[in-house]
Amino acid sequence: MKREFYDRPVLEVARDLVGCVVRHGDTAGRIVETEAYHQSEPACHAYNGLTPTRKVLFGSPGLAYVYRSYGIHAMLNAVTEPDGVGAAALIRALEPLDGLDLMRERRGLERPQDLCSGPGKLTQAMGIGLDLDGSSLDGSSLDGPIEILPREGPEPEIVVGERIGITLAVDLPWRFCDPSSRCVSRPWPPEMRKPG
DNA sequence: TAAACGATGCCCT
DNA sequence: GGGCATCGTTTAC
Repeated sequence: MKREFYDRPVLEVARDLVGCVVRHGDTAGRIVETEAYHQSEPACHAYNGLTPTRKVLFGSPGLAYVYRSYGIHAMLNAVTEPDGVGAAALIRALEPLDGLDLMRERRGLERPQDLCSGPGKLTQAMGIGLDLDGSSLDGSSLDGPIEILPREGPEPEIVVGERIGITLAVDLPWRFCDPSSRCVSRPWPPEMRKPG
């Protein structure tokens, strides 16, 4: 999608990314879960200012911000908001569409719901590494290695909840997911579960 | 130079 | 649903 899609408030972009399709190489998947991060809140990497590894986060909307988590995993984010503002939407889970056998090979697992049901899982399944940090998602370059395509059909059902795996600003309801998918990293936010 | 800390995943109940 | 392995980056001496 074009730069204008990403040049908006990160909450809008994160929500609108649910249902869109990520394509890289021979693999593709439909986004079923995202989270928003913004420099105004302490869970965001941009909160404490700029460092070399976080530089892209402050860059142009439509760039891929890829960083290493827990020393091991690569996390894929879409940089949002105007140039200079540190904000990004984390892609947390995909429903595999294309290249499932390649994903199985990379992940060492068979079941479709185990291939991309987490932010570290999906980058491993699609072969997305730190070398793609700063690459373009807006389709402006033909050699752009990662492409995000608009969703087809009606807007998916979207539930909102608190973000996962953080210790700061835990109360912000900045997680968006499609509860009808079995590929979300957790079925749906606990507060959305029906009692009994 | 050393130590603490994760925007996690996996395996086990 | 809970505990722990894992290791690059950051931050503090």
